[in-house]
Amino acid sequence: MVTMREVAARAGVTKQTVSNALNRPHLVDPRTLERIDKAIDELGFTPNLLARGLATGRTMMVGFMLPTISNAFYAELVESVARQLEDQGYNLVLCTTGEDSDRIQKQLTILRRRSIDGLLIAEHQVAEHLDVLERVRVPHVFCSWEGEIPEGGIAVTFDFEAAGRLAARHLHDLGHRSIAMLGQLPEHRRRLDAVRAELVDLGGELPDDLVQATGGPSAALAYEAGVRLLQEHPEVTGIVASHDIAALGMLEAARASGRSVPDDLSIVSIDDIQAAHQSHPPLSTVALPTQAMAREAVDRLLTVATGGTVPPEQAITTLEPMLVQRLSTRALDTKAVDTKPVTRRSRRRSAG
Amino acid sequence: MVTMREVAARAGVTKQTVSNALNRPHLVDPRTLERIDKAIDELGFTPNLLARGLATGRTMMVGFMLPTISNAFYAELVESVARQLEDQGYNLVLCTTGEDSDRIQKQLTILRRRSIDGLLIAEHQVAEHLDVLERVRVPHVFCSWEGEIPEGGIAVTFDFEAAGRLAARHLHDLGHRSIAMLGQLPEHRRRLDAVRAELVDLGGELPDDLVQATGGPSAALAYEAGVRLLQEHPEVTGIVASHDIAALGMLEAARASGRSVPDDLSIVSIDDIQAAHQSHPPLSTVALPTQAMAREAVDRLLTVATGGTVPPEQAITTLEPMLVQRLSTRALDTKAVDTKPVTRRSRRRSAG
DNA sequence: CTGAAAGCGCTTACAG
DNA sequence: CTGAAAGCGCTTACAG
Repeated sequence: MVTMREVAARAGVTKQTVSNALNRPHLVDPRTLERIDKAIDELGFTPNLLARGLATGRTMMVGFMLPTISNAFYAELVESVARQLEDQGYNLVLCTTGEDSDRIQKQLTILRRRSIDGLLIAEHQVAEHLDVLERVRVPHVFCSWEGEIPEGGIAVTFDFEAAGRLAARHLHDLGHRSIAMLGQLPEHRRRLDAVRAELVDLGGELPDDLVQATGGPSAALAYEAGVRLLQEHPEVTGIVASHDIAALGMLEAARASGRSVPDDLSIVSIDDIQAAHQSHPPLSTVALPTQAMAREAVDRLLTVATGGTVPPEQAITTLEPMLVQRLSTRALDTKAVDTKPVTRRSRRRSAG
Repeated sequence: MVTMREVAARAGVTKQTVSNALNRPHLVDPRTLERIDKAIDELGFTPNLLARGLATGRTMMVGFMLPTISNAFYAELVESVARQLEDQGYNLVLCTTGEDSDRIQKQLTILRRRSIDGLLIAEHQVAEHLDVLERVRVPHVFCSWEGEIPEGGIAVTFDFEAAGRLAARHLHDLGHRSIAMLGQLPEHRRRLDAVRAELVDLGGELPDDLVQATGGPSAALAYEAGVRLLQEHPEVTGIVASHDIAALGMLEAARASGRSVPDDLSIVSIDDIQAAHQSHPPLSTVALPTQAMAREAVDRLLTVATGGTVPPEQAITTLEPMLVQRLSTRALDTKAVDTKPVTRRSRRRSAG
């Protein structure tokens, strides 16, 4: 690697002046600036970030700690964040934890040893170790945060309550009155509560036995829970899944149970991962704005990391979701007056 | 952050001795070693990796450059690699490229500026920029590499030919004689060629019109191609998809076309991502050993990165795939003699 | 406007 | 066995 020293030699100045040329060009004579620039080009010099980091305390690296990326929602979030950071000249150090407390612990200390500029956290377990972060003063923001926000913490979250309400209202608007919920509990309790609250507000209800916990994040578990649900409650015409992956499993459960979606069962969920519009039928879902999340989270983190302060009213940013209606939901037949009786045909259409 | 200097002060030695205690403990008196250890514990000292990196030239960071992680195969690979590196005390700098040549270029230079110890490459576009890597001598290994391996390069690949042959033979073994292929071309040409070669070896064939290109990596595109395929060639009873995501799309295409899998259409693919055993029916697929890939790739990279040499015969490591038979394939009815006539029932079973 | 000095926190020979 | 010296490649006051 070419060093500043070599550039200096070639330009006939000292390395300090080269450094100045790079960092405070207004302080250096235009003509020597020119010579330096020339030398830099000719040598292909580009400053070593390690050395700069050691000198300035800024490494231009941020960590992202989260349970896994083998989950489309997280994968897409991480990719957006990485992209965002890249634009700002930062790099992303990936820390998946598998929700293992020991790993979290170790990763936290190694991240600290690397002098990262900041840390994005989408891993709830980390709460136990928060004191470390505080003590060491590494700037951090909670990202896509669904739990309690620690005292004084900075967070960017989605409005999960609105998401749940939108999903519930959508089914209600379509005439559904027998609505169930399939979800990853307790992780998605907020979404569940919101669904129930909205149904109640609309004059309906969501009794406990119409809430099926999947027991995990996988589609397979959702499938099993879905089959059970339909067995125990064949009267159900609409289902809110607490996230897209569960909805995908539910879709299969409906098929296996001889129900066709959306003809005799409507399914709506929350997230809008890419797979949501690649299923058949494509999922109606409440889209969580991942891109905006990446943008805001990175923005907040970098302002703190660069010594700026986030005004209290911006400490918690809540991003609004949006209903995306696709083909997994439709108006309830018995109520739908001016809808042609579609059964087999609508399936075809939704599939093509 | 506590520094070595503070530890030294408390232990009543100089920082050099502390450094020795850490890096060559055999050179220091057992009693002072003890004092130093005590001081380290009391102060919670842990050496700054930036400074160490600058002094030694080793940063304990490696980059991973690949097109995207919004694709389960890559996401799972990255996570395995990160896990593997973590165990060795390394961190992973994630570089997704979107296959954009400009981004690749920029990322390559910034990675260099960070003095990463090595680079894992699963991004074919990078071939254009290889000279940079060579010139700057950053150790790199090609990972999950399906294309040409650059002269003198180190690579860990899957045996894609074996994968294609296993998939083809599986269908042939089950009695299928009218076999088609659905794939992401030209990316998966090797897999395609292998499928064809195997069928020919077995006395069959794979005419060009039975090969459908999906035109991209998404399930949605595979779905469309699949519908087309079944329309044009209703006689087909077995399909090899070039990767699981395509198979998932094909599964939907089969449903939309009124074919039930595996009763009147068998589908086998290649990859074995998590979603492969969560679909209904779960996919028969040729598993590419991702974990082993992560292990081997990291192993190779770290030996080169630490100054070791990889013997020529280990320059290219080929990992063998394995057929995992699940429920998306079955023996062809007309040929199956001792198989009970299963139609509706088998579907149920596979679903539950 | 430019350079000499000091320092970021570590490591690696080299004396003693 | 331990410490004084020099250095990794940069930056930031501070003189001149």
